[in-house]
Amino acid sequence: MLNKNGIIPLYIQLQNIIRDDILSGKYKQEELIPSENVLSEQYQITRSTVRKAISNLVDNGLLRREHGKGSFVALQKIKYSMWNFGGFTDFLKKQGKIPYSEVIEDEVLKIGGRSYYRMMRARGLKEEHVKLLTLDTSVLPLDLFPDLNSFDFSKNSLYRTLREEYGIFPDRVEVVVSTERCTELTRKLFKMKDDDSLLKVEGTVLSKKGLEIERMSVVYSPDVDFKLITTLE
Amino acid sequence: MLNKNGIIPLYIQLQNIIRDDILSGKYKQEELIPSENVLSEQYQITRSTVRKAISNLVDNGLLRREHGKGSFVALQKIKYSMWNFGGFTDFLKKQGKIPYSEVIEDEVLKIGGRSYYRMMRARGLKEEHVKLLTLDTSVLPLDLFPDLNSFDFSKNSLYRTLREEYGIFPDRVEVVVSTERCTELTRKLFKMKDDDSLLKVEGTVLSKKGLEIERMSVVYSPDVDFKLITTLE
DNA sequence: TAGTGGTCTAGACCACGGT
DNA sequence: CCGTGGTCTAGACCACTAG
Repeated sequence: MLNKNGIIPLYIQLQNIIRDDILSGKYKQEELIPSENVLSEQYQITRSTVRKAISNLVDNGLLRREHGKGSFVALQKIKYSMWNFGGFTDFLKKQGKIPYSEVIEDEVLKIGGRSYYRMMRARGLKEEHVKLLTLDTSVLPLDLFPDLNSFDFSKNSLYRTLREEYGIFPDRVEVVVSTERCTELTRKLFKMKDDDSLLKVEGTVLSKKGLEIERMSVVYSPDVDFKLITTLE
Repeated sequence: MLNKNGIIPLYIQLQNIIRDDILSGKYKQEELIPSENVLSEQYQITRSTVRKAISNLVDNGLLRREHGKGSFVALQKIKYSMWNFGGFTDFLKKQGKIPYSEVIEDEVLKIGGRSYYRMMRARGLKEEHVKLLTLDTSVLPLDLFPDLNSFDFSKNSLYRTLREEYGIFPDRVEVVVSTERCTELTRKLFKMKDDDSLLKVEGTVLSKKGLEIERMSVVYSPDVDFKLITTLE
């Protein structure tokens, strides 16, 4: 139900309810949601308010209106800023896949008096077999993340740990994209036959305040579609 | 004035009037437009209808609302997240370089009854010699941009033309990044010695509303650092 | 024909910003 | 304080879709 005296606008409350029902799977893809009149009756608010809630969800791409028919749960387009930056695990889980991660190397190292945790992981997803998709190296400053090296990142999501244990949120990345010839390791990991070039992304992950959270380098399997959505501000 | 009995919704009519006043310069950047109450009185329609018109213009990035103050004409920011997407010419000029562009092929083609203008350009900068940096192909729908094929894009900036002649502003890109073996053409253009792989970016340029403005494909010279800055959602 | 979303009216009260 | 945009109500008529 809605809180009519609260500070949160009614259309926002309704919007969140419908959004959660979509994301939780209560309304399935391409399913019809209740009509504006029904919702207006059900929640005891006017149709205008219902429309405002639905309009926002349409703008967000969660719903689609069809005149004379109703409002449908829209097909979920795959949206993410970049493969693997800012949350590989979360991204795959949202797609309903089972993420797989294997720590190949890790160490604590000192550069200029500062301690860093360096970790190389092969990552991918597990279906019948494990399918590896990226080889990535992360370097994180230990003064920002004390005891980070005590987590097992073949089991834990790096970004979830940063959020939940350290309260630090990655905000943006600055990277350079290039091509790289495959090596023995990558050929083995990705089961490559040809001597193809691979896509490589190197750069820095920053917090909202511009704090350097992580330096990383990711080499992508030829099977990965490196998709990218970005605004031109 | 508005046509109250016409087929075009009142909020669309008002929206177009205000849009034209902004683009024609009657309202200047950062200027306050008349308040919702004033517009409602002036055009003899309710405030809701005025709000709908203004909301759409806010969504299009032409206006900005400020609670308690009013609605302002928004500054048209120009920033570039990516090499070449959304304005190669402007980007290079800002760097103090002289852009160079050469149209290699262009044609008008029909796909599914719709007409498109297709253009392949080699682009780069001119110092002592011309240095080519990218080979790119653009496909634009001619119903959105009538007579676009009559411009000479070795001299004119494509994106400036879209903005100034057609009033359409690119907002974001959705692309796939991949690697591609060099061809005869690219080896010649970029004066490559080795048989390296090149970086290729293919995708769509969209307006704020999600309108598809352009399909493009860009192949980068090995001398280009493909830098990328993007926010995580 | 019944139900849906699309548009529009004529009000109301509120929170915010500047005087 | 007044004017601004933000939210909300309670209606109305229309155009579209489907049985």
